[in-house]
Amino acid sequence: MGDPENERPSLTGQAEDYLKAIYELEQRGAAAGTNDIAARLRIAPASVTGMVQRLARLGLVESERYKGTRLTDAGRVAALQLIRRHRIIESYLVQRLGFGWEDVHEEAERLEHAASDELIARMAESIGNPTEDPHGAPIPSAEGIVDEIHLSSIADMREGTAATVMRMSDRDPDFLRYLDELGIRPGARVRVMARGPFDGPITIEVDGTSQVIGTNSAARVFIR
Amino acid sequence: MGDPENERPSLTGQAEDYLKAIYELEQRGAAAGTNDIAARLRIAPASVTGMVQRLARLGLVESERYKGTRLTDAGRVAALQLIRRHRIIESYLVQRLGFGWEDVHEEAERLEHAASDELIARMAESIGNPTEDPHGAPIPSAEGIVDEIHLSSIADMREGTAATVMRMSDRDPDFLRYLDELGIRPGARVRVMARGPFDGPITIEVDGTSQVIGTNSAARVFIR
DNA sequence: AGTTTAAGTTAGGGCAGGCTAACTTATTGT
DNA sequence: ACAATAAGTTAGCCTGCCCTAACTTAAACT
Repeated sequence: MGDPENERPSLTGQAEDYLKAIYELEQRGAAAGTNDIAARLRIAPASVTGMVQRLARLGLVESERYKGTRLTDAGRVAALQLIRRHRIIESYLVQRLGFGWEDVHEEAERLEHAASDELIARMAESIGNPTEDPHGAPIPSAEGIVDEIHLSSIADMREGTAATVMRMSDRDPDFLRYLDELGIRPGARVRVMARGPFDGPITIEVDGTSQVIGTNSAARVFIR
Repeated sequence: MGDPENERPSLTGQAEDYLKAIYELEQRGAAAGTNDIAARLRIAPASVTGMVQRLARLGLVESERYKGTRLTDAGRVAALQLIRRHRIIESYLVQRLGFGWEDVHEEAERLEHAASDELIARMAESIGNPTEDPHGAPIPSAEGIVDEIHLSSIADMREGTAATVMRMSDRDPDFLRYLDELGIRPGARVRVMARGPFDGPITIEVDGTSQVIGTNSAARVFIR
């Protein structure tokens, strides 16, 4: 009675974080560069080289000297299972424990390495097996399958067009608080009223009130 | 708004586990011996010596060569705060996520190091700030205060006497499953019908049915 | 008292995972 | 084409935390 192996295999929490970082960087198209991985994990580039070699030995990534690192299929599944845990935890914290959507990322970042599959399954069930987290990110299946559709951002919209907010990064609580004050959350309707010249600020209408945001911010809010 | 220091201080998860182990061993009266700590954490005694020295440098324990280790006040508070997290997590998992009381120990063992104070506070509130965990153990306050009353066990009862089950160890799932089948849980009423000679088995009545248990098992169920 | 045994410690080593400094390779700009 | 710059790697080091083997100290039993 009871699986003798209900612990996750022997990946350390750190190794998992590398896989997640590489996955997210790869989403932007190219192989993940050593410096990019280092910046994302806030460690020195020299430290990355060693871990990438270890992950390569484990068959989780393929790395070409001076060319970047990509996940293997096995590595991608491991990364997506971690991301699944992260997003379910975020969703659960918001829905069942009253956390604000801006505060859950950091908590999930720690819990995702400690939670068993059993716990994740129960949390997911408790909130009705959602398909997206509070920031609009899709939740991979337990098998590590997800379809990440690539969305355009408010910065890509033309004057006069309208769209529905679908998703934003969960990583910066201050930015999320700012968006929240503006009424920008998944599901909100935005219309671009005016765009400044060159990289000028963008005037948008949300909830009937008009707001001005910078292009940088606009580029971090994804719409459809 | 929001404390800039909402992470716990720099104790590693391992160091926390040592403090907890020492606390629990000290509950039995004497200072914690190196071998006892090693057995509890399932590591070699030689490994304990080093960590105990580190904890002593941090002012969390006092250790006399060849004489054992005791927590300082600071160490005891840290241990009790960890124990609080453990017991609240156990309670929450049982009450809100449908875990069996026999399965929560291991899960809590990992989550206790990852959960923030904020999360613990919200979990506690969600289940009504309980004062005991599912195994009858008292839950320390956030400040690290608890009163551990010392209870006698079924093994101490005389023939013919009755008592209420108050508490049992949470560490062995199989033992807890066994107790559960017998109907022995906190709050249950037991009566000792007969005791075998010497260390003989004990016949008890629970829920109107009669059961025979060994003295070893009986000594691990605490009553009042 | 002296020897056996148990308990604890030291020495030396390993792996994970970080760091800085110095070097190599690739890319880019003129 | 080739120097300047950016990116990546290597070397060497450190800390945490575990290990085994060998030694020391304390306790216990004649």
